[in-house]
Amino acid sequence: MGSAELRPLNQPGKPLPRAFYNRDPRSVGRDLLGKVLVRRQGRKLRAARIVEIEAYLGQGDPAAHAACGRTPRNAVLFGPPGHAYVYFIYGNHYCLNISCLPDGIAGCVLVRALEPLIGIEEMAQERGLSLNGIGDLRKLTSGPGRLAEAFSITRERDNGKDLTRINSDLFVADDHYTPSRVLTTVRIGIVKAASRPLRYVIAGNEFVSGLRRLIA
DNA sequence: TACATGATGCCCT
DNA sequence: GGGCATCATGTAG
Repeated sequence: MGSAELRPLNQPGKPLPRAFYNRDPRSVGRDLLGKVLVRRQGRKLRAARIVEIEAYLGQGDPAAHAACGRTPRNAVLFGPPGHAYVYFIYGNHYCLNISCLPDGIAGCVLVRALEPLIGIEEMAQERGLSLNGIGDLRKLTSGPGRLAEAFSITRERDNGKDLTRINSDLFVADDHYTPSRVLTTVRIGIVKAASRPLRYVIAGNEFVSGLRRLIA
């Protein structure tokens, strides 16, 4: 418990290499917990720790966007690993995924929740929120739609972006933080293949979404 | 060309 | 705890 404390992050670091993503989405998802999502915008920096991830396995996974094969929308999932797949859902929200596995094989992870570290004012501004306490901090990035808005992630701007490029304005870095304990649960908000244990969260982290659904 | 649906979040009770 | 906004996408016709 108590991992809600904000850890200092003195430098954004460099993007995780493509080899990190060139694996099974379950391994990638598990290993992304504790890593840091970074958005560079001119001199401004936004950074937040990944505390919740879901794996989507591609054509063998009925819940995955890639389940029915390649379409114009999901083409990124079939491309090389380490690229952003951003889609628009429910007429309101964007969600950030990162492609996994070699070129030609679909698979990805969905980033579901973050713990804000740097650029909190900018995130609040993007979310249209005024921060009046630590409780409000959760509203910034606790949920896939929320974190996308806080990081200004849109399909137009980010879909298909290579997150492993050294000068990418969106990437994931490693600041050598290791979660003390990780939980595996069922995925949230889906109907097909809803019982598969493919959601990974940092145990006790209060920025995790859907706290009621913890099973393990 | 029409229609059903969804990897969500917010606001109201 | 539940209803609803809101629209891109895919599939059927």
